[in-house]
Amino acid sequence: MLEITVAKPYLFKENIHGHGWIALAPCSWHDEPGVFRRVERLSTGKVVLLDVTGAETGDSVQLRLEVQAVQPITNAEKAEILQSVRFMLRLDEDFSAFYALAAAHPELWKSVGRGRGRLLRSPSLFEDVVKTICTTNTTWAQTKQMVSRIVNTLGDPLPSSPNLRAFPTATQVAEAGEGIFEKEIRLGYRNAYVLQLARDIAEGRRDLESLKTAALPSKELKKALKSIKGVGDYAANTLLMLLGNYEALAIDSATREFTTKKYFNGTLPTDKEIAAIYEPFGNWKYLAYWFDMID
DNA sequence: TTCCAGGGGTAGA
DNA sequence: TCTACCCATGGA
Repeated sequence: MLEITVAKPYLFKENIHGHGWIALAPCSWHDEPGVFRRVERLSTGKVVLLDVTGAETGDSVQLRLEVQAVQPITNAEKAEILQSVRFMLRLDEDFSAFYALAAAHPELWKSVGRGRGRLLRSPSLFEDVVKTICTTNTTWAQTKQMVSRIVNTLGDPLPSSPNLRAFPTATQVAEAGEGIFEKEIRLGYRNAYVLQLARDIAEGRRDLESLKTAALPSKELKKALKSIKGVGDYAANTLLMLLGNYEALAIDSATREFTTKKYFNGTLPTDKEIAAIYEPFGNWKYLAYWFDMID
């Protein structure tokens, strides 16, 4: 059992469900008592089942991490798990400025200031790029199916329960090849994008994970993300959000539908007109829009 | 059948 | 920078 103390304001369940990522394998949520579950492949190759629960205390929330593994977990593996959980749940991001903004705009956001905004992400950027590509030009139902097939076809199984699998590494994806993608995984034309990214990483032509800690201006970061085939403006801005940069909106069909109804009296606006709505929110535009839509 | 979904690549202007 | 056109897949 590992523990993490999180200072309030922090809403565990609401943050886990902040956007759709919780519905994508190998993550899941289980009510009663409220468990964030994930199958994780550690860098040592060991596959573990991770159950995270959150308990209210006085002025903090206590996260409890239960790790199920066949073999004992080493101290280094415990440290890796703690680091991954902190990253997935964004426990080291400072939201105080966003909460101050929310307090000044109660007409837009009702519950943000109580500790929302820490949208779930994956431990690796590779996983989040693949998942983001699987959200483009398709329905959410198909996105879930595509990601599920990637995990169940290529991911390492949990030894104690082989039907549960981890997200595959770039090397595992690269070694799969076109045939498996066309016959089993079926991402359509996205097959080639995911395979090329995986091969570029596996063969050392692209260091994707370094972008998580690169001190790049957001313009440069976006350029680096858009150099991935299959990542355009929408996907790049989604990935910037996942990296903790909320300066830009990821405008998609859902954004257009929502803003058309709320701000443009039923007439479809241009992307520039949509961006102008959230321009006043500076570095928090993405979250400003997101919680305008869902809060 | 046809359209299109939490778009993006490419060619041509 | 902007615009057609094309793209695999599967549900409506």
